[in-house]
Amino acid sequence: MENIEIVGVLGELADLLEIKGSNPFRIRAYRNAIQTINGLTQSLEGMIEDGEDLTDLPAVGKDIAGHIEELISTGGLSRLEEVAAEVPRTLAELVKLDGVGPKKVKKLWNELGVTTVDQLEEALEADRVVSLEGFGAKSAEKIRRSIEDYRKQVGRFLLSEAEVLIQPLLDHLGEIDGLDELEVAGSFRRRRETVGDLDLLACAVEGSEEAIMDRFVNFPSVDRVVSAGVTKGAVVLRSGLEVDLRIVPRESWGAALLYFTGSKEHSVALRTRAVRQGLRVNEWGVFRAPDGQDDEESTDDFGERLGGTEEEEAYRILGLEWIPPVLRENRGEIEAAEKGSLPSLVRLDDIRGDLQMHSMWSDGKASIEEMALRCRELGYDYLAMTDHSPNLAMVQGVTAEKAKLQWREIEKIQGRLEGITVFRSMEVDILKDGSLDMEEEILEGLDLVVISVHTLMDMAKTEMTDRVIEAMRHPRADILAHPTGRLLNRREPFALDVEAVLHAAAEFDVAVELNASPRRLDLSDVHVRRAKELGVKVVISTDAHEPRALGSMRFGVEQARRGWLEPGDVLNTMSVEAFRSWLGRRSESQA
DNA sequence: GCCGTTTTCGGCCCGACTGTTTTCAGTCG
Repeated sequence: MENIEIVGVLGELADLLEIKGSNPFRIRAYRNAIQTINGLTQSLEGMIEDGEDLTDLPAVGKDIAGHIEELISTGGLSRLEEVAAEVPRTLAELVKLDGVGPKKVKKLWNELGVTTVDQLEEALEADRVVSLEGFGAKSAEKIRRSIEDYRKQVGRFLLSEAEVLIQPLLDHLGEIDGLDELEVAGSFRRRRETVGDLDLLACAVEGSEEAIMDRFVNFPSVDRVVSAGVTKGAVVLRSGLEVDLRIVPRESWGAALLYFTGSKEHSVALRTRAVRQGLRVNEWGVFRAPDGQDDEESTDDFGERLGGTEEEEAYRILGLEWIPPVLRENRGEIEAAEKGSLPSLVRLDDIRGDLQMHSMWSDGKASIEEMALRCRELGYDYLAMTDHSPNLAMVQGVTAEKAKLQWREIEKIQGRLEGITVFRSMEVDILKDGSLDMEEEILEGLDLVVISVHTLMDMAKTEMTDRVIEAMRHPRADILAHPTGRLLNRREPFALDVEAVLHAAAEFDVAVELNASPRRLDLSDVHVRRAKELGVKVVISTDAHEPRALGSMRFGVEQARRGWLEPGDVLNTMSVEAFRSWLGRRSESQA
């Protein structure tokens, strides 16, 4: 059983316990364990097979370890069955509606017998919700809208989409006086592959808060205003993207940025750590907790203010190095910052070449030369032209005959282009049995062989894993491209034992791709981190089908940074000479 | 349910806003 499935079951259990009204700390304990599992780079099933003690994991104790073992050995969880006998499982879905939490779900269920979103909608239409104690006309209307959004928005927004949607609002706000700083915090700043809503943080000259909030809610693309207080407001844009705005004073800028960048798990861990040091961290600053606050009115008094004007200062007071936002997931970065051992993350300008792209020889929109010129403009030293092999009929791939013609063209272009090396390559399909869709003679003649799955994506996991590993075993295979085949918000990754594939990559000295297309970002952050742990080289490639798409490299680099990669972990940070010698690695080791 | 420089019990992050209240519960991040 996959970690993600275990997380799903534990999450459902936590939701149901919450509706049931269990001890909130017990519920938090489940959520903490889920957070730990989400950050794991290995499978729990594998850890149990290796005889590891799951209670060594943070936030996993005897009970939850027992739940995990039961899930893996039986596929079910008796504790969930018990709770589900008391609380209908469909209620877990209702708490996902905006503005509806466990307490309201409980009330809707107890008083109206509502257990599903459909039933809630019926109850709303029959005006049975408005008359409930604690509900009113406004909350009924809000729930109605939430149901609409829930039905409309299947997935979250891609990071690249969110960038495009937020920029006009940033420009709109940027024109106002009294605005000192403006930054998008939250998962956007952490560069997560998708974002739910956007958290805008503004620093205002005192007295100008109202004007800023006013301009915010009057942005032309605002579809509706969710809330608008003095320092906090929220709107939904016509695109369906929700944007929250917080306005903070100058002296709180760093603390607020830290707090609203999150992740929630990172913030909680920081605060917990602060409490142990007798400190208190909130969005206003870092404070020395006042003594003897066991009685009444210490609530308004945070204690002596130590700082928080800048993020660096807040971290420093806590005894930590500044932690880049991409690492703030509570996956070991706080411990690393304490020891001064944060990774020196790879940067966009470390990238020396792009190793997957397409031209008009298959399904690309531009010529080889146009692609090469753009790569040179981007400052690269080399590129690999990786048109498709013929198995993908719809793209009119490159046959053995066409390959030789293409090599001749590359030679010609290379003759008149200085400052960039074009490697002969191909994105070769992995066929059903794990063989490669190209004649050996051609594979021998290529500088670089990229392999990937494009067909039969619904194979069972063991067959798919065997298929991919068989292909990696081929002595000409260099890079496994978009290993899980996922398309964000559109297609789930196909069933694949990524751990086994990464071990095979280490064994056969095959690199794995982090596809930089913002729709793919495949492998994911957690998987590339695992690759690094196993000593597997990662390649960040754009898979561009036109010159402009070569600019997506930055999304891949950001994802790599989220996976803790340093320049040395990334194959295409190598100089062209070093990369050539990597390409010859197998013949060298045989010699 | 988890955890421990407060160590096997008694804590566990915390402030803003809304709506329905008449002093505050619920939700969110």
